Parts: sequence; structure tokens; C-alpha cells
Amino acid sequence: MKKRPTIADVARAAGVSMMTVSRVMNDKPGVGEEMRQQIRELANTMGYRPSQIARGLVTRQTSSIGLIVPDIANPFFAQIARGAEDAAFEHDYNLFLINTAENLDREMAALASLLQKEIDGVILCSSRLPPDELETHIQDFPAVVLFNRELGAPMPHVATLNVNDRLGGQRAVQHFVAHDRRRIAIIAGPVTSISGQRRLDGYRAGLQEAGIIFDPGRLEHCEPTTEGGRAAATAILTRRPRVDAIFAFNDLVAVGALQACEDAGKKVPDDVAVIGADDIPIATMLRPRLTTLHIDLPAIGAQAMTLVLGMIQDQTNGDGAAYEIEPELVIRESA
Amino acid sequence: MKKRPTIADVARAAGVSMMTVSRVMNDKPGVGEEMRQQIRELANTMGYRPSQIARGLVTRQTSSIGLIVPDIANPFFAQIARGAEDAAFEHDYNLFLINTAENLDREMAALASLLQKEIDGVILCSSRLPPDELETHIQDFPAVVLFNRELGAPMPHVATLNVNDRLGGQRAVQHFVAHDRRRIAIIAGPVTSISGQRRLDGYRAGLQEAGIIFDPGRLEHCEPTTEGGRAAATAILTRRPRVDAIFAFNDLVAVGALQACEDAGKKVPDDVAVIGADDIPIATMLRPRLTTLHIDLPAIGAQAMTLVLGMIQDQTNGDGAAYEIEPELVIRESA
DNA sequence: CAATCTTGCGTTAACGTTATCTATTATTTG
DNA sequence: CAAATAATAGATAACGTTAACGCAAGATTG
Repeated sequence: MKKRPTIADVARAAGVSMMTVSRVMNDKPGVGEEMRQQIRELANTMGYRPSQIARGLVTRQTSSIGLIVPDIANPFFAQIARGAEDAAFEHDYNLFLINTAENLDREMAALASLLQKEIDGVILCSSRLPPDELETHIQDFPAVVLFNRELGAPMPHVATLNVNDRLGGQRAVQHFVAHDRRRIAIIAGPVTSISGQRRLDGYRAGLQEAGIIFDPGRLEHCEPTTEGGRAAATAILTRRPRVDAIFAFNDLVAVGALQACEDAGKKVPDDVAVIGADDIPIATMLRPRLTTLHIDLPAIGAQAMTLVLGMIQDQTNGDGAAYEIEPELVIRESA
Repeated sequence: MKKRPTIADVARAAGVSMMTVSRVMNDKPGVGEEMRQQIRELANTMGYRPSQIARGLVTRQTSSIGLIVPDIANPFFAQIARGAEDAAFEHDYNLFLINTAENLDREMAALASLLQKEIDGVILCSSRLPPDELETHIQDFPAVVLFNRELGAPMPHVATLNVNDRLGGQRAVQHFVAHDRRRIAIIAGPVTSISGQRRLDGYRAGLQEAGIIFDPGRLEHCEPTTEGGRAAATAILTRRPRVDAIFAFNDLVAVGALQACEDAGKKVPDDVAVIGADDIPIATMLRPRLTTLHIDLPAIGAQAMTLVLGMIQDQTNGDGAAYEIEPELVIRESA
């Protein structure tokens, strides 16, 4: 509302040059302790706050990081966002949040608008962009962390952080097999999802390990939502009524599968065992409690943020590295 | 990585002044159609993107809106954030997301850092700041929407958007009473929560209406989480074992209450009926499905964003107004 | 056909901050 | 005690963009 004081106003009021005020505000040397205190106090009473915009123009730093996710309403990404924002707050950074809604154009628009904002770094989650598009769009950022997405060849200023979904899928199948389930179905999520492809990979590896031949009739793709999971599970259950286990793309999809089993009159886990993935909070709220592949979502968000921040500060920190997170099967009631 | 071209580079390459390029980039008149096309193309091939920072310094507009929420990992706020971001995207605005973690200092720090970023507007959700602090902290923003928080006196550039939680609480109690429940407990959420206070108000009004006297033993406060709800419900159930209905602060708390009933060997809804609030997606995933007070969360987020954007464009649009949303009881299985 | 308006483009000066360099003192040193 | 060094502070010029005004040449008017 009322006009904010500028550094010039403070300087004039204190009878010093703007540089002196600037040095005080940035805790830089070159100002006597006495005057420093005096200016600090004056700035405070005047309500002076340096403009990040003007500062950004000259320093080329904005103290802002972009976080691009498919859908913040998905608890998976909401938890990651929480961890990332907490870490950003610790370091006096702010977070731009953008949803892509699983839409390529919107993902590209997101990257473009963040570029114009001259943010210091980006965390890009589950990008669906084709490799070449991805590379051209991220190369102009000072620091990038790709979550659940790999790169053909390492790029400078780009680190990757991936959940070992293949291992997860394999472990899920192993658990089913160990409990004498052999007619195992999989709901693999969106066809374009990298995580989905990896989980499917692990699923097939697990089957092969157990000497079970892959049956395409037990595979279904779907949207990463409860409704998607329900529809997919219903489709599988009608096509292959004797299925005795379902590995779901994620917990949301698993909830849908649970509902489909209920609809079909199948008891979980007696008739059909269900394993989800990601261990979002809902997993323990349901009855039966969901057996799922656990990963520490807020910690992942925090790690991603730490990685970007590290790359900004210090070129070598995490630059080009590929990090991996190992999911752990937590056995509850659904399998 | 590589240095971005500036408007000066484009101007030089095109053999025109910077202003001409500027006019083209902003679709402003004063440039011939032929040259306009030519510059557009050149800018494109050079990969020129105007710096929002430099632009912001002179126009005093950043195309950024701040969204402050207690916790983005809470589906309630995640849904609102989704709606708000979608609406922002539509208008080429970006969203700063900040969590307060129910922490006053952090809320104030959030406001302060957004002020330095010179954002065009803020949506502040469920502020816990005392009235005077709140007023001083929001008055410097060009446009503010307060969600679930009221103002003593209307302020210019500040609109409020409130869920009529009092009515919601009253309706919940009415529903209980209509089904012959009279020993109705309430879990009222954090003591500092405005929504919690309003729901408690409505609860008492509902009781009075039915001629039931208020029993403090049936009231408990708690953190707005599943664990909080579980603990609070357990406390009430041990203190007042004959309670036959629970109105929960929100759906998350209701889930906790459900769990506490399960722990205590009470059947829902037969022994104890439970009503939640907000109708987050989890409500329909649970068994029994949660009866709750429905509001359209993404729509609220979008409305809040539209309100801020309107105030920025046009001073009078929504300025100082107070909007209200009426929750609707959706009856499912838990009550 | 002179007077006015329009169209198309350029010049200059900001916006608020910090980098860099320079100038003035104090303080230490050999 | 002269000379070197450090500490403190100021002046100036960016950073990339747009607002505001200026000016010419062509179009329109009475």
C-alpha cells in the first residue's frame, strides 16, 4: 500500500552512502561496529526490506527454487513438497510450485516460465518429456535435480534422484511368491510413466525368478489415481478371475484395487493379496492396512532440495551425480 | 549455463532500438507488422526470453502470487493449492508455496520473505497470527485473500473467504440428533484454530437447539492430524464411555477417531457415529465411508486466486469483500 | 494545401541494488 | 618516524527492462 523505503532513503536518513547500508544489510565487512548497529536500527524502524528483485538483477540470484510436480493434490508429491519446502526455508530460499497435470505442454510452459523468473534451480519430478526436449529445456538452469527420471548421459549441473522401482517391483513379487501366490497381476500406471515401466520390469524379473511365465492378461495400465486403479483392477478381475495377488503402481491405485476387490466380492488378503507402493499416509488409515513399498517422502524432498542448493553454492557438489533410493517392503495386512 | 541473450542483443541483431523489441515482446502497438514478425522470429531463433526480474524492477509487477498454508502435506491444503495453481497458470502467474507448520514465527517469516520478493498478491490460509500482527503484516501487499480467517474491520486490498464452519458444526449435530444420538462429543482441533472455534460454536448451538446441555467432558482439542484425532478420541472414550457420536475437527481427525473406536471395540456407526469435515479424498476411501461436511476444495483455491488476481487488475474487484462458503453434509456410512 | 493527426520508431532516464574502484584515515611495522 | 598496511567509507557504473517523451514522415482533414 504505502510506498516502501529504499536503500537510498535509509542512506539519506543515516547520512551515509547507499553502499554502507548495503554492506550492513548483507553482513559484509567494511563498516564500523558502531555505525553498523546504528544503521541496522534505523533500517528496522523505517521498515526497510531490501528488494529481492533489484538485488537479483545485479547478483543474478533470486533465492528461489522451482518445484515441478504432476499433481500436488497427490499425497506422494505433497509429502515431497513439504520436505523440499522445509529444507528451502532452512536456507532462506522460496519455492515456486507448478503442477503439470501430466500434460507435456504444461510441463514445458512451466520450465519456460521458471526460466524467465531466473530461479536458481529446479526440482523436476517425474518428467514425461522426451529425452531431447528434456535436455534442451533444463540446460539453461544453473542447477537441476531430476526426480524419478534418468538421463541418457550425465549433464553438468544436473543431478538425478531415483527410487529403485525395479527392485521394489521385484521384492513385491518375491513376497507374493513366498506366500504361495502365483497368479500375480500388475497395475502398471500410465504407459508414459518411467516409474511404471521400472516397476513392470521388476515385476517381470520377479516372475522369471520364480519360474512363472508372464501373462499379458494380468497386466493393465491406468491413471495414477484411485479411480484408475479401481477400473484397472476390475478389468483384470473380470478377465482373469483366479488372480490371487495384485501389485499396484502406487498406494492410490492400490486403494482402487482394494475397492475393486470389494466390488467383486473378494476378500483381501485371503482371496487376493494387494501390495502398493510409496507408503503414503493413507496406507495405514485403511482397513486392511496396506502392505507397501516404503520410502521416506519428506526426506526425499529435503534431499532433492539439499542437492540443488549444494550445486548452486558449490559447482562440484552433486554435479552430474545419480542418487538412488531403495524402497523397503513394509508388511501390514493387505499382503 | 551459457549466457542468455538480452533485449540489447536482439535489438542489435535486428538493427532496431531496444524499445522496438520490447514493444514486440509485450504485444504493444507502435511497430509495423512486417518488422514485428521479423523481430519475433529473430527473438525466437536467438532463444531470447525477457527477464522477469528486470521487467519486475521497472513495472513493479512480478507475476507471482504467494500461497501460505499450515501444511501442504495435509490433503485439505494440497487440494486448495492445486485449484489455486491451476487458476494462476491460466493467467500466467506463478505460485510461491510456503508452509507455516502451525508456527507463528514461521508464518511471519513467510510474509516477510514474500514481501521482499515483491509478489503481486498473497493467499493466506488459516492464519494463526493475533489480529494486530496480522494487520501490520498484510497491509504492505497489493492484494491479499485471507482464507478461513476474519478481520475485525474490513481492510482495503484484503478480501476474506470463509467456510461457514459454525453452520457446518450445527448441521452435524442436527444430523446426530435426528438419528437419536444425544451423547455427542466433539474433537475441536487446535485451540488456536479459528475454524475449530467456529465449529465448536456451531456444535454448542446445535446442542442448545436440541435441549442438550454442554458437557465439557465430551470436548477435546488436538493437533489436526490422524494421530491427534486418535489420541483425543481415546481420551474422550475413556472419560465418557457412553458417548454415541463424535464430530471431528476435520476428516484427518475423523480417521483418528475411527481408529480409536476400533481400538476401544466400538462399532462405527452402530455404537458410535462419526462425522468429519472438509471431504478430502480419503473420506470415500475408508470403510466405513466417512460422513462429512463437503466443500469443493479445488474450487475454493481457484476462487481465492481469482479474487487476488481481480484485486490486482482492478482495484475495486472484491476489494474488502467477505465471501462465505456453505458446507454441505454428505451422508455416507459413518453416521 | 496548410494544419492536424496518426503511425512507427528512437532517446533518455529511471527502477533498487551491488561490484568495483578510489579516497581517506587509522594502525602497524622495520 | 617514514612507510607500508589495514579498515572504513564513498562514487560510479552496471544489471535488463520499460515509461515517457520526441520526432519524422505519411495520412487525413477542413
